[in-house]
Amino acid sequence: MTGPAGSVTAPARLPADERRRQLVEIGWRLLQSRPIHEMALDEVAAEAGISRTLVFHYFPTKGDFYAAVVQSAGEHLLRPVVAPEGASAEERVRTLVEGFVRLVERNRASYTALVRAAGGGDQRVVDLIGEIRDSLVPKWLAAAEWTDEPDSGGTADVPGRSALARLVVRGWLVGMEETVLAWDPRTVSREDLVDHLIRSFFAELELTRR
Amino acid sequence: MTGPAGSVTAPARLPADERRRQLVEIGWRLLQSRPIHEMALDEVAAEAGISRTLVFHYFPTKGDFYAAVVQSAGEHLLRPVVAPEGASAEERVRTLVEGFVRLVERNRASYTALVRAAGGGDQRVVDLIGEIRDSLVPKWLAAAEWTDEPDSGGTADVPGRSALARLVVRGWLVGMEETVLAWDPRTVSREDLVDHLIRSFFAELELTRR
DNA sequence: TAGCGTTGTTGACGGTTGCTCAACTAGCCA
DNA sequence: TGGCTAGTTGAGCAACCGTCAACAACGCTA
Repeated sequence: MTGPAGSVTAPARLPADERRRQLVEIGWRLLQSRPIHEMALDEVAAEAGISRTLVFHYFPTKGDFYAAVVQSAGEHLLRPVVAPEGASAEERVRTLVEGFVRLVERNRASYTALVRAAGGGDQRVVDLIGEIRDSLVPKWLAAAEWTDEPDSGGTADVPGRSALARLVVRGWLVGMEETVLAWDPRTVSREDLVDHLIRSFFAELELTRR
Repeated sequence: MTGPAGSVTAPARLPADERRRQLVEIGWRLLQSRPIHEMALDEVAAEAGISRTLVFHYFPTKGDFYAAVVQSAGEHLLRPVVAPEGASAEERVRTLVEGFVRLVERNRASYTALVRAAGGGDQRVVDLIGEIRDSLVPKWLAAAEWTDEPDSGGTADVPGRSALARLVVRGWLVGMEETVLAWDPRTVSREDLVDHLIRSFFAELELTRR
C-alpha cells in the first residue's frame, strides 16, 4: 500500500547480487519488528517493490531466505565485538564482555530477533545459529589466553580436557546471552553485571583445569 | 493416510475437559517429531479423528493450543527433577543436576522440542518458557541453601544483592541447558560433566556474594 | 537495423493452513 | 413430544508458500 522505499518509478532492473543484498537487507530490517515466522515473503517483495515470484527466484525456499538473513545479521552484529591485540587476558575478556553488553544495549531488538530465530523451526537456521555460537568459542578462549595442555593427550579422536573447556565455554556464552537479555539495569548495575560476567568466565574456565 | 490411533469406529463424543486433554496430549506427542510451527492443526485433528473445526472450538487460536501444549509439557518434564529433603546443599544440588542430565538423556527429543518452542514466534509461548525458567530459580537457590542477606536492604523496590543472584542463576540454568544438550558423551564423561556443573553452580553463586 | 541468446522479471494458478459461521445431532429433562 | 444444552461438523474466506510458462530489457553479432 505505501509506495516502495527507494525509487518511486518503475522497479529498477538490478544485477543479481545487488538484488540479493537488497532483499537480505530488507529481511533483516523486517526481522527486527516481527518474529521470523510472521515475516511473509509478500512483505519483503512489497518492500522491495518487486513481485513475490522474484524473491523465490533468488531464494528457492523461504528457509533459504531466512538462513541468508540470519547469516548476514550474525556477522554484522558480532563483527564489532573483538578483543584488543596487546592486552592482558583480563583486559581482553573485559573488552569482549563490555562489547557484548553494549551490543545488546544498542541493538536489543535486532539481537533478540536473531536469537529468537534459533527456534523458528527451520533446521538450517537452527544449525546456523549453532555454528555462529561455535565460532565464538575459540575467540573467547584465545582472549583468556587459554592454551590446551599438551600433555592431556588431546587428539582428534580422543580429545583432552579441552573438550570440556570448549563445551563449558559454549554453555557459558549462551548463559551470558540470557543473563544480559534478562538484565534489568534498575535492579543490577551495569558495573556489577560486567564484573560478575568476567569473573564468572575465568572461574568457569579455571574449574575445567582439574 | 494411516487410520486414527485410537478408536476405529465413529469418533466418540467426549466431554469437554477430556477432549482438551486428548488434544494436548496429541500435540505433545507430535511436538517431539517436528518443530512447533510445522505442526498443523489439521494433523492434530486427524490424529484425534475429529474435524479441524473442533480443535478451534477448544483452543480459539493456534497460539492458545501451543501454549497449552508447552505448559503441560514443561510440567510433565520438570516434575521428576526435585531435590531430596534432608540432605546437604552439595547433595541436593547434585541430585538436581543429575536429574536434569537424566531428563535430557531420556527425553532428548521432547526437551529440545520444548526449548526450541521458546523461539517459535508466538509471544505467549515465549513468555511461558520464560516463566517456567523463572520458576526454577528459587528451586535451585533453595537447594543450595542460599539465603538472602537480610542486611543487604532488599525490598520490592530496591532489591539487594539477591537480584544479582537470581539473574545469575537464571543465566546459569540456560547455560546448563545448552551445555547438557550440546554434550557429547564420547568426548566428555558423564561424571566430569556432572561434577563440573555442580562446582560451577556453587562457584557462580559464591561470586555474587561479594 | 535485424536477429538472437542471456537474464531479470512477472501474472496466474495450485495446495496448505489458520480461522469463521451457520447448522446438525446426540443426550437429557420436563 | 418438545425443547434445551453441549459436542461436532462442512463449507467457505483469506493469507501464504511455491511452481510454471511466458514476457521484457539488455548485450552481442552480423
